[in-house]
Amino acid sequence: MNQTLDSIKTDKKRGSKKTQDDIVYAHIFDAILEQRLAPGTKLNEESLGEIFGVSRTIIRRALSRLGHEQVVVLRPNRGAVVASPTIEEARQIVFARRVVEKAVTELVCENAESTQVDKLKKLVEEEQACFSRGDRGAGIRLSGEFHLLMAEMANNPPLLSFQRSLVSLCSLIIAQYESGAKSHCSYDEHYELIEAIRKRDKNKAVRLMMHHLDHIEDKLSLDDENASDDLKAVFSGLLSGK
Amino acid sequence: MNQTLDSIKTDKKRGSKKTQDDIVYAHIFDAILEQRLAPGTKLNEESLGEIFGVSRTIIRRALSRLGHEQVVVLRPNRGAVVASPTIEEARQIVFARRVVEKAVTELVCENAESTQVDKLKKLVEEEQACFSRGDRGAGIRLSGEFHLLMAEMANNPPLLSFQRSLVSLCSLIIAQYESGAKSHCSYDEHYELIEAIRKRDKNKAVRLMMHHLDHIEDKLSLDDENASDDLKAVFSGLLSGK
DNA sequence: GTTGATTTTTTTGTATACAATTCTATTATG
DNA sequence: CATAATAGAATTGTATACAAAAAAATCAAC
Repeated sequence: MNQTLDSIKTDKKRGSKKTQDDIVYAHIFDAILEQRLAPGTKLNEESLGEIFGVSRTIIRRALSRLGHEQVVVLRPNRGAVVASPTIEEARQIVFARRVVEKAVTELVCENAESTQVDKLKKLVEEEQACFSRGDRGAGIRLSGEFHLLMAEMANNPPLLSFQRSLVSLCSLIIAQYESGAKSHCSYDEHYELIEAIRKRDKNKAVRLMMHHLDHIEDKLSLDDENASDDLKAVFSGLLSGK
Repeated sequence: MNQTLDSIKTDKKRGSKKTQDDIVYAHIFDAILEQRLAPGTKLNEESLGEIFGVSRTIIRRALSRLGHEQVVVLRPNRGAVVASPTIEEARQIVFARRVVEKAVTELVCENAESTQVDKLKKLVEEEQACFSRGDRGAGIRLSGEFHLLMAEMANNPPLLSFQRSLVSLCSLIIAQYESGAKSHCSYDEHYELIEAIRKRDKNKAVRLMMHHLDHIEDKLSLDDENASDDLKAVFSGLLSGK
C-alpha cells in the first residue's frame, strides 16, 4: 500500500530538496489540476496519510498550503474539502486572472529569451498530444502549466505564486462548469500566443490572452442560466407544475 | 509568562471563530507590519511557543502560513526568518503591487458605496493621528490597512489575499530601505485618493495610486547606490584606501 | 414511521516524544 | 596560529497519543 511514497521518498531526482509535505502537496495539487479530485471532495487526513504512507502531521501541512492557495477549503473542526467555487466566485477568480495574465504577458513579450519560448512551444506540443490521445486530465494539467511557465518567464516570484493559485482554481472551475462537450481545446490558442510573443507584439499577445480567458468565462454565463445552486430556482418549475 | 495568550484564548470578541494559530499568525504578522520584528530576525519555534503559551505545533502552522505569504522565509531544517527582500526582489514586489493596486483602484471607483469610503477616511484619520503622536509603528500598520481595506472594497477575495501578502512585504521593504528621514507620511496622499474615489474619477485615482507607489520605489533607487548587499562594492573603498 | 434526544464512533486540534539535522564549541593537527 | 575534525548542544522534522469537537448510530417517545 505505502509503496506509493516509499519509492518517491528515495527519489532524489534533480537533487531537489523536496520535503515530504512538498511531495504530498504536489500530488494532491496535480490530482486537482487533472480533475481526478472533484470539487467538493472531502479530504480525510487519516486516509490521505495511509495513501501516502506518512503521518497526519505531513498531510496537515500539505492541506494547510493548499488551503492558503484556496484550492481546498479548510473548515475549522470539520476538515478540508476540494474547493467548489460558486459562479460568483468563479467570475472573481477569472477577473483576477485577467489582471495577472495581462501583466505576465506584457513582461514575457518584453523579456523572454527565445530558448524559453521554445520550452513554451514544447509544452503546448505535449498538451496537444495528450488531447489527441484522449488523456483529457493530463491535457488540462499541461494547459495550466503553460500559463505557469509564462508566469515563470515573467521573472516575478510574487506574481508567479499568485498565478499558481489562480490557475489551479480555474482548473477547478472548468471541472465544475464545463459541460460534457469536448471543448477546452485551447492549445491552438496557445500556439497563436507563442507566435505573438516571438514577434514581440505585446498588444496582440495581450488581446489573445484576454480572448483566451473569455472562453472560460463564456461557459460560466452559459451555465448560469441552467444549473444553478439557487435552490429556489431549481425547484420553481416543479412547484408551479404541481 | 503565558498570561499573554491565556487572556486572548478566551477572548471570543466579535464571535469570530479564531483558532489558536490564527491568533499567533496575526500577532507575528502585526509585529512585522509594525516593524517590531526586523527583516532577517530568526523565528525560533520553541521561543515563540513559550511567548504565546502554545506548543510548537501551533507556531509551526502560523509560520507555515506566513511562509506562504512570503513574509517569512522557511529554510528547510534551518528554521524561519523574517524575509529581507533584496533590492531586486523589492522591485518585483512593488511591480506586482502596481498591477494589483491598479485593478483594485478601478474596482473601488466603480463599486464603492459612500459608507465604505467613510470607513476609508476614518482609517486615514487614525493613521494621521498615529504619526502626529510619533507612533510610527502603528502608523505604518494603518497605512497598510488602508490598502487592505481598499482591496476588501474591491470585493474580490483572491485579489485581497494577494494584496495581504504584498502589503506586508512592502512594509518589510520600507523597514529595510527607508532611511532615518521621517518620510513615509503618506496619509495626505491617501486623502487625495479618497477624494478621487468620491468623485469616481477612475483615471485620477489610478494616477494617484501609481504616484503613491513611486515614492516607495524611489527610496529603493536611492539606496541602490549607497547601502548595497554587494560585498565587493561595500569594501572597495576600504581596499583602495589601503 | 418520523422526529428528537442520547450514546457511540469518527475525525480534527493540540501537545509531546523521539529522530534527524544543523549549529557551536572544543580539541587535535599541521 | 590557523585550519580541520569531532563531540556536544540546540533546533527542526516527523510520528504518535490524547483531548475536543463533529458526525453517525442507536434508542425512545409520540
